[in-house]
Amino acid sequence: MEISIGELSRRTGVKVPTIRYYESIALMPLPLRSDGQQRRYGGAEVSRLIFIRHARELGFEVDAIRELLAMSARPEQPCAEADRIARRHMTEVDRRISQLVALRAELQRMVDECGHGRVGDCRVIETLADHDQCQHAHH
Amino acid sequence: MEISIGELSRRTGVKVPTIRYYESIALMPLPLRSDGQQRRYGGAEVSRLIFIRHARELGFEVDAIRELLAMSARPEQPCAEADRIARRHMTEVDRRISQLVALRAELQRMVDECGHGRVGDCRVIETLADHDQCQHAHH
DNA sequence: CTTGCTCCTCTAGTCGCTAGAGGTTGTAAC
DNA sequence: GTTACAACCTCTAGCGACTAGAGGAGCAAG
Repeated sequence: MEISIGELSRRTGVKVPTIRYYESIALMPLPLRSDGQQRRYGGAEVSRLIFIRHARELGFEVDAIRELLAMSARPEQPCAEADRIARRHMTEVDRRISQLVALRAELQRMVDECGHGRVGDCRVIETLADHDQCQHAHH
Repeated sequence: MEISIGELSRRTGVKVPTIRYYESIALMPLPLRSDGQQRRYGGAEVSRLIFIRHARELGFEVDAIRELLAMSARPEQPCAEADRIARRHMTEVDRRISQLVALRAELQRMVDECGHGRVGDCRVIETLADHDQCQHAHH
């Protein structure tokens, strides 16, 4: 099986320039080339790129994906490391969720309190301007 | 009241280079200068920067903050616009929350099913590699 | 008047792409 | 066999929202 970069893109849902970008940062390996220097891929690349896309959708950073890919290449190793990466990531996700839930509540309040008055009375502005009235999540 | 950029930074929790960056993109106005060309700020700048920081923490983009600041400068206008911005943002926040909650569940599952064996049996790796088993949020 | 922190400007780097210019290859129809 | 045209190539630059560093000047305390 020899497919072009466009076909690889179609099969994985990763855009063509993004694939080339992944190659440039060595997240994807240097592919074979046709006589006319066009990239040619096989099944291994399809799998690898699906793995990458999936991990990116889950919010893993490229460095974390590199680690995960390195691990999957050595299946005899214990997987504690993969577990650690996933756990670290989950902690971060929890933090983001709680921040967003707090934010959501505040936006709701802002919209609720913004009757049909004028900006002078509008809580959207006030809520954001007032430092003391709204103490919430700091990073 | 005449304060330095460092003092402004301390009072607002916004880093010094970030304040200068905000000035460069005209989110903060050009400040007064000391004889030696150092920036000098007053109370208005403190309020404005707290407003900006707060809005950034809430996830508003700089352009949205610019809109909100423009509105607050014209308090005779109706606040329908501010309301519209807040609503638009809330929809986006809802979307992000539900994505993250789904992601959190999947990470939990990955970690749970990783039996601390070898990578070959690790669900973290498998889950990422398997295209069909995990069909979730696409942007 | 010297020490040493804060301030200045400027440039370049970060992350993860995305867009465009300007040229070449592959393929299908004629 | 040629022609048309999509898909490919490399290269550079841009996005948002900062962050880091170099190299120098200002300022307040002792």
